[in-house]
Amino acid sequence: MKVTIKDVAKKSGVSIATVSLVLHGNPRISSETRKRVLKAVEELDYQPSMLARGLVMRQTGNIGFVLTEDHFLRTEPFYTRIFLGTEFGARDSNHFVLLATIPTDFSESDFLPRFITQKNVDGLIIAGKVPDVFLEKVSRYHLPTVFVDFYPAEGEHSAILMDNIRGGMLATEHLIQLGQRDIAFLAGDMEHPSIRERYLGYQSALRQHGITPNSNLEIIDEKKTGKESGYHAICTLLNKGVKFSALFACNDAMAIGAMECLKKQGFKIPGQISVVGFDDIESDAFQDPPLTTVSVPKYDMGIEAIKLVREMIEQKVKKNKKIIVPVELIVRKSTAAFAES
Amino acid sequence: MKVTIKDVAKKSGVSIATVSLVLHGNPRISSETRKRVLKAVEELDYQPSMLARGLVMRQTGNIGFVLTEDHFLRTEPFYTRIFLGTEFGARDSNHFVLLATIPTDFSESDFLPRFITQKNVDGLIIAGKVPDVFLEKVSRYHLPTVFVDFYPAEGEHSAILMDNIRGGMLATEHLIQLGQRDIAFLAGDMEHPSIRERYLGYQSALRQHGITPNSNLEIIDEKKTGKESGYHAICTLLNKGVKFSALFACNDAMAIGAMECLKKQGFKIPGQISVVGFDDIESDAFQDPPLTTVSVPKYDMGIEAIKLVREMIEQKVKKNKKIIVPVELIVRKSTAAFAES
DNA sequence: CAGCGTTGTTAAAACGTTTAACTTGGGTTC
DNA sequence: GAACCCAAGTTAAACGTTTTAACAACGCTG
Repeated sequence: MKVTIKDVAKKSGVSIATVSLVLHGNPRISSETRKRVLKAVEELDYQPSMLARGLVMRQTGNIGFVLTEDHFLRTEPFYTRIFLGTEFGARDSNHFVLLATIPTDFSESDFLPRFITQKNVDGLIIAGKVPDVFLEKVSRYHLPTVFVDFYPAEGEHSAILMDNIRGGMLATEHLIQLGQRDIAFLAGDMEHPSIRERYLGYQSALRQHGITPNSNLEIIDEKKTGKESGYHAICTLLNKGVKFSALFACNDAMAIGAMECLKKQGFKIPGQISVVGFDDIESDAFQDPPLTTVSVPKYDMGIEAIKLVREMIEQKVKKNKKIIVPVELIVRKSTAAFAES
Repeated sequence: MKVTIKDVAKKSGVSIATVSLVLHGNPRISSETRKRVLKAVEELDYQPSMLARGLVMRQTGNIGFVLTEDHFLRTEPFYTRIFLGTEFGARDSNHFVLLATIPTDFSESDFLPRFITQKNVDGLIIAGKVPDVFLEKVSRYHLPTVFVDFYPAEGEHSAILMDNIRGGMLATEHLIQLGQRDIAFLAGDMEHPSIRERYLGYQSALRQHGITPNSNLEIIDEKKTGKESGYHAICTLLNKGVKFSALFACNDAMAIGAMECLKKQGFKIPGQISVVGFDDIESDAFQDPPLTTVSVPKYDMGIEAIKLVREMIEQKVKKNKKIIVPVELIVRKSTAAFAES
């Protein structure tokens, strides 16, 4: 049989209320009593029942983590790491994180995750882009919600975002400091806020260093942002015949695609062309050469998300706080000082 | 305020006991009353509190899903899909699945997932290989446990496994039916039960069709099972100078590595050499040519795991049932009829 | 018409907590 | 020495369910 607060009370010769108060650090309990109770707790390995506690506190102790199926099943464990961060962050607040996926094309007729409809969570973390109709449906439940790596088009929300602009600047500045001046930019899906921001960072770094952005060096009309798009984009650039010695791709996948093409065309990386990506995906380190990139603290984003949603739950105040987590330049072997060719 | 059973009782003019009985399908309630109550439930959108229910039923309604960090962060979403299956399977039993990872090198000093120590789950699903010391520690909590894609060395357990032997046979038979006779086998990490079983399936299919296994065609001493190992293994085979026109690799990663090498060496696939893999990983379909493989029903394994752990929870009987889920041959473009060269 | 079954419903206890309100036994203060 | 305060602890209600035992009402039997 499970050991309850009663067992602890009996063993330490006090009432269950006292045990509870001790466990909540109430100062009204004398230190001898406190010690006695704590000893009993220890010896019996007493674990308070989340159920009973939740019942009286009107809290479930759970936090829901929602993302689309596509994002969850992505081969690159981006959101997976964010989730791991929330798991870790939830430890000290004694929350549990319930993970649920929704169909990527969530529609009016789809059901919300059960933990939402059954009110089995105190708050919600929504990671990555989700359909508007999902947001509309979920908003009816008035749950404290934090968005991660996504910000809805409508309304004010709390969110954990990464510093894309600064990341774009870091990457570009790194190249500039290496003496590069003709720095190309490769992107796809410019609708995506993150990518637009990286682009902004790129441009602003150029300007800050007295380099006028040259639209001939910007290939930004790819539809997608995968390896193939990178491959294709760099082809377009090469065909233009415009001179460049460095390259900043809006993400690692495109950077890797571009490198493949460049290598095939006989360019030396980083000898003739330096390449920087963005995201710091798993396979970067195994590229040839290993890819210089901007790293996103996925794990930390998860931790921050939990912190924020907890704040929202506790204070019951809709804070609508935006947290921008810093990114970091990871210099590997795909960038080198400019060399006259 | 949350709508409770009291609200339903008031609205339908009965006691809360009656509402509860209706909700549990108790036959002693007249059908008029039943209808009235159900209508009220509907209109108020009443959702029973899991907390209150759990408290009196001494169940948490949660099932824990444990896997190592490595397995969770793998780029190939194998366990991720299994998890998704459990999520789905848990829907109709109204359970929630709590996901936790443990360090891949879990040691005595590491903590167990909180939901175990806090007794916040009714049962456990352990996916993939986990360290013995973890098993030893977790066994102290006497939770109904189901293993998925892993079976501990010691003791009797309930588990969901895939039919590796049959998979090996299917792959090999497919090649035989294409007229292939000299079928090589590539493997690494023969310690792993799954891989040994696939090997067994390969041999037994050969024998069944009157082909004597030729150990010169078996490259099974690779350490690992990744792409590089496949690449390396096929090199070894080619260097031997032994004749073969088909190839069964113990998994897709190795198959893909082998294909890369073969293509580089100028072999036509499937023209000169047919290749079959195992696992049906995401990227198979995007290979050139798309890889024929043995598909594992990951999603179903998750569903079966939930079913089994539920059985164990309900009947409180330690059943130690093993369920072998069937695998399926997926024919793509990497295999073709034998052609004299 | 007393007693018995049936049928449908309810009262109440129980689950394990938290916490507001209360008790108890000293001091202080004037 | 009455009035008050304080410290340390306890009582009891509440949270929202499930479930058992009890009960009322009714028709049936002998």
